[in-house]
Amino acid sequence: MTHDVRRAALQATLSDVAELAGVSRQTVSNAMNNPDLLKADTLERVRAAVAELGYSPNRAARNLRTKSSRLIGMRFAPAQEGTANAMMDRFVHSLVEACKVGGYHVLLFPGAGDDPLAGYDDLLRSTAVDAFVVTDTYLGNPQAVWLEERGAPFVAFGRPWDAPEATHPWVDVDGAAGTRLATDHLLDRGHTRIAWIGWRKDSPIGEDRRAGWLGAMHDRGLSTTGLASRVEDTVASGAEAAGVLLDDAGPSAFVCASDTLAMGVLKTLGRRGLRPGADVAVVGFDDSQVAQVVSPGLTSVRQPLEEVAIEIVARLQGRLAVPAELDASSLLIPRLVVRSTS
Amino acid sequence: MTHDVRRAALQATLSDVAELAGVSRQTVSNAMNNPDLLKADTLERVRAAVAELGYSPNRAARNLRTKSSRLIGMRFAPAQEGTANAMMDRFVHSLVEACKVGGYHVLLFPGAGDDPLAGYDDLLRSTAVDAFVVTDTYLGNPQAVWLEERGAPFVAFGRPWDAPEATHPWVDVDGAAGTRLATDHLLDRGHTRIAWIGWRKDSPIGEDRRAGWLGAMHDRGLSTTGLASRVEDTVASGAEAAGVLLDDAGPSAFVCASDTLAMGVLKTLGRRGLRPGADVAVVGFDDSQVAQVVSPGLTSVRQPLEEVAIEIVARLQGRLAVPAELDASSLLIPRLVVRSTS
DNA sequence: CTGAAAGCGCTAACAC
DNA sequence: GTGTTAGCGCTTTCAG
Repeated sequence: MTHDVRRAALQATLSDVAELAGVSRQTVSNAMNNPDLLKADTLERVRAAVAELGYSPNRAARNLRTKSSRLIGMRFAPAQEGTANAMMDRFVHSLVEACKVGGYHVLLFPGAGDDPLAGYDDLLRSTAVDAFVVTDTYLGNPQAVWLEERGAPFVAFGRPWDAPEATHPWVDVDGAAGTRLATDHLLDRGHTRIAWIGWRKDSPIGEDRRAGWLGAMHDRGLSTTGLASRVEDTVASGAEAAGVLLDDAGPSAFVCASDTLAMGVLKTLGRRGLRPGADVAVVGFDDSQVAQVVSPGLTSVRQPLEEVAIEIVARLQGRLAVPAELDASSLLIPRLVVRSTS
Repeated sequence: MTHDVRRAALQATLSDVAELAGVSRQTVSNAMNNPDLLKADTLERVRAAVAELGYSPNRAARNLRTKSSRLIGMRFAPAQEGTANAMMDRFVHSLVEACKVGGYHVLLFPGAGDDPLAGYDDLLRSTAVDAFVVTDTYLGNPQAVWLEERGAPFVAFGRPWDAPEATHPWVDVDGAAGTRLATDHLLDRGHTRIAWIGWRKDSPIGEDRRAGWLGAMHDRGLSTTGLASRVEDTVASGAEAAGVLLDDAGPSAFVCASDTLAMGVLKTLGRRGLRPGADVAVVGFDDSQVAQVVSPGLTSVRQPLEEVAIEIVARLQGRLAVPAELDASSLLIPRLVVRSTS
C-alpha cells in the first residue's frame, strides 16, 4: 500500500505519517481525531511524525468522508453608499472570530440581485457549506422560510418580524431597549421635549426602535404629540425633518433611528447656529464610524455585534451537533456610547 | 454498480443522474464539465435528469479529485475603531462579486494577533484554499515573502514597498496620483497655499500620497515650505495639525492623507468660525462614509476598489491556470469625488 | 489499543 | 461519443 511515489514538494498524507511513525494509517487518523484511544507513547511518536512532515489533514478528503465542510455561508451585500452604516464590517469580523473556536470558517457569497435565494441553493446542493448565517431578514425573509423547508441549518441575525410563528433560531439586538436607553439618558439630563426621527412605518426595525423612545417618554408621563417624524434614511431627510420639528414642536433633544439621520439633525443645527449638546442634544443609532469621527462626537446606540456573532455561532454549533440541540433564540441589549452631542 | 439504496432525502449523486438518464456516470461528468464532448441529444437527456433530480456536483468529492477548492482565502482584520475608514467592507464585497465569474468563493479567516502567518499556514497545508488575497502588505509584508517561499499562489492588494525586488503579482492604487488630482483640483480653483497633513514618515503609503501633493505644487512652481505636517491618523491629530498650520503658514486649502485627518481639519475650522469650502478648502482620502455623510460633504479621493478586485481575481486566475500565466502587476488611478469642502 | 478493508462522489486516463 | 477502471485522502466499521 505504500507503493506510490512520494513527490517531495507535495503535501504529506496520512500514509506518509503512518510510514514514518511506523504505525497504520488508521492509528494516525485516531491520533488526530480521537487521541484518547492511543497509548501515550504511540501518540507521541505519531505527533512527532506529524510535526516533522508538517502534516495537516486534507480538507477535501475529510469533508467527503464526514459530509461536512466546516464552512458557514453568508451572503455579503454591499453597504449602502451615502449612509453612515458600516455595521456589517464589524459583524463579519466578529463572526469570523467567533467561528475560529469551533474550527469553522466563513464563506462569503454574492447576492444575486433578482433572486434572493440564488446562491443559497447552489451552495446547499453542492454541500459547499454546513450552514448559513442569514442577515437580511428585513427584506421579508424568504430565505428563512425556504431554508427551513429544505431543512438547511441556519441561524438568522434578526427576528422574523413578519412571521412570528417561525421556529428557526435567531439572534437579534433589542432596538427598543437601545432607544429607551438613549431617551432615558436624555430625560435624566433634564430634557422633556425629546423628538424622534425614524424610518417609514413599513420598517419593523424602525418601529421597534421608535417604540423604545415612545415607551420611555410615556413612562415619565410626557407627551409625544407632534414630536415624531418618519422619513427616508438619508442625511437630507434627517435635516429636513429636524427643521420641521424644531419649527413646530421646539424639542430640546432628538433621538434618531440611525446615525445617518442624526447627521442630518446636526446639519440643521449647524445651519441655525444651534450648538449640538449645549443647545440641542442628539443621539444616533449604530455607533458608526461617522459617530466616532464627527465633531462634536455623536452619542449613539451601539449594537453588541461581537456578542451577536458568538451567540449565532453557538446556535449554529448546536444545530449541527448530533443530536441537534435547539437553543432558544436570543435578544441582546445594546449600550449607549455617550459623546458630546448629549 | 447501481445496487446501493437511494434515500430520498439525500442529495442526488452522479450515479443517480446516470441511472435516470440511462448513461454512464462518466457521461454525466462530461455533461457537467465538457459538454462539447457529448452528442446533442445525450446532453439533453442528461440535462433533463440533472434538472429533475436537482443535482449539483458534490464539492468535497470534486475538490478531492481535482486538488482544488475554488476558494480564495483572505485574512479579515477588523476596521480600526475611531478612524473613518471602512474601505475593507467595500473591497471585500467587490472581491466576492469579482470571484463569482470564475466560480470562486471567498473564505475569510481571522488574523492571529501575534503571528501574521498563522492562519495562512493551516489553510495552505490542509489545502482548504487555492490561493490568497493578501491585503496587509503595509505591515512589513512577511506574508508575501513567506507565501512566495512556500510556492503558494497569491496576489497582493498593495505594493511590496519594502521589497521592490519582490516578484509576486500585486494590484494597487496610485496614491500619489490621487493626491495630485486633489491638489490640481485646488490649484485650478485658484488656491496657491495648499497644506498637507499626512502620516508619519515610516508609512510608505503616506509618503506616496504626500509625493502627489508635493509634485503638483512644485510643477506649478509653488513653495511648500512650512506647509506640511506628519501626524498620527486620528481626528485629534488632524485638528491640532490644522491649527498649527493655520497659525504658522496661513494656507487656504488642505489636502489630507485620510478622511480621518480631514475630519480633524473640519473640526478646527468649525472652532475658528471658518467655513469649509468657502473660507478654507479641504480634501480627504478614501471617500469613506464619513465623507459622504458629514456636513458639508467632504471632497475626497476615492479608490477604485471594484476595479482592484477585478484585477486581483484576474491575476489569481492566471496564477492558477495551467500553465500559469503571470500578468504584470497593475497600478490603478483613483478619482476625485468633489463635494462642498472644495 | 491497533490494523485491514471499504467506500464517500467525483474526474482523469484509457479502451471500445 | 460513451463506458470501464482506478484512485484522490480520509474516516468508519469491524477484526484481531
